[in-house]
Amino acid sequence: MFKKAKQSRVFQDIVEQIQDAIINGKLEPGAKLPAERELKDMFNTSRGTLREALRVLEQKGLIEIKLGVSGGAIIKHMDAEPIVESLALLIRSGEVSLKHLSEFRIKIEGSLVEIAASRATKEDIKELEILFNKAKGYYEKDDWGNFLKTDEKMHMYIGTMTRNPVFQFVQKSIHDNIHQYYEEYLPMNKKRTLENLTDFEKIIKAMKINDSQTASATIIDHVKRFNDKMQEKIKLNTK
Amino acid sequence: MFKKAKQSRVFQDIVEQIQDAIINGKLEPGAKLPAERELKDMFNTSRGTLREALRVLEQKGLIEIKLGVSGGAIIKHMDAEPIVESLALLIRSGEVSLKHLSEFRIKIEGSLVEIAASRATKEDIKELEILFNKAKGYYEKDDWGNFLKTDEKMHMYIGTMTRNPVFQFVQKSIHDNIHQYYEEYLPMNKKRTLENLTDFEKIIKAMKINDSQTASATIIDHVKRFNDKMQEKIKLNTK
DNA sequence: TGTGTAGAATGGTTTAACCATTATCATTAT
DNA sequence: ATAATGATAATGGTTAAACCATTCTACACA
Repeated sequence: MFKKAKQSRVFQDIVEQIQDAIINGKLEPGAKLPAERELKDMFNTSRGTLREALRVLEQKGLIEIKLGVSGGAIIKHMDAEPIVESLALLIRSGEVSLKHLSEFRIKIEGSLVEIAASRATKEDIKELEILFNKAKGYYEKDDWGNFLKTDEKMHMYIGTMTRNPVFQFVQKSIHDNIHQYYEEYLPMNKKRTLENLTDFEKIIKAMKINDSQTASATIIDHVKRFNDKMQEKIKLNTK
Repeated sequence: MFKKAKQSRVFQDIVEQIQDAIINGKLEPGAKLPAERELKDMFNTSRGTLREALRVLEQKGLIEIKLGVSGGAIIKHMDAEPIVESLALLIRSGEVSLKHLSEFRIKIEGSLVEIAASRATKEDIKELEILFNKAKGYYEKDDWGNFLKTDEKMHMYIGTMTRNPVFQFVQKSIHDNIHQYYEEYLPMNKKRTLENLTDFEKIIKAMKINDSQTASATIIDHVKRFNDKMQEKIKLNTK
């Protein structure tokens, strides 16, 4: 019948007030909060309590704190970073394995490419081709590290093409967290790298004619091959 | 060439030490940290600084703090709550709209049901049928609120059936956040509610014979219909 | 004109005290 | 004996005042 009376903590009230001001646009990204010693008076509290509130806001990714004179709390642009970090925690704790993450990635990236292909503009294609040629260059120079980075950039750019921030956030969360496995488990392999390049060529070609089915099917193969490589390596390592 | 020298804050060091202990399993869920006045001595710091560290850990969803004697910081089970909250922030700030969320949900839930169907056990089917009959009961009693709750439970249970925590976390994040729109934008409609029930009947039947394609296609229709209803209502409201 | 240094503003930390909440245990009334 | 009542102590929550560390700014000086 009744809701449990929420127990009030002063710092929580401060967090909510500042958070609401940010959400309502009263505080825009880039704006600077007053100094701690001023804020403490505005909220009629102590500096310690105020600082606990700032810690929470910082952890939520809403503010960033700089040191020194003219330092202070600055309103940040909201992004996927807190989600990336939370997911990283779940992975590190063993609740989520590479297998889980890969299975999810295959599904999500298939959908994502399908949408991206259906919304691709000429500028998008041009951007993808620039990235593709960069990747090709790194492939020819056997620069595995930069090849991987560019490959990832293509994946992220396809996320942008969906024009849907949810897909972009999820794409970033997955890639940031799967990236840690790359160096350890993804050995350079010229033949397979070429296959990956060919995949992207196919995807771009499909996007040009809005063939979202082919684009989607190709990326799914692409991601599967990537993950299979890693899984193989993991099995070898644990044998 | 160099990484920016991270500036050290005492409370960050405390956060990392405790977080690592949790991740490594040295501190298991349910365990209680020593009292603040003891911890402060163990870390050789002040209570204020220690409390800032506890605020961060609390915000990360790693600990829960209870009041009074025999209170203190208790290690929590990790769950999707921090992700749910971060996504909620992105939605409330307007970075993510209902349309964005729905588009994502349709894709993810299609994949999720496909996997769930391929892994369904007899016990899973039984559990779904129990929920289905509950929903049917609420439908017949015109209990719209409980019907929605049960509908959501079915969606969440299908997430469990994937045996993949990533899908479960995402499913929870989406549903918790889309739920706030239900009351406002989902009017009771006997005919359409029946359609939804029929959908679940089809899905369960398909799962029984491991027909993941039909199950997936059906849930996609189901979710689309749900969202279309809401979108219609939103359009009417904003006219 | 450039360079270095002193000052001041700001966040980071410490200390010590008091307040508020709650489990526990002793006291008391029935 | 048992149940209500109240005192006690442990714990988190808050406050205050001081000092430290970092960094921007302005001024003096070469």
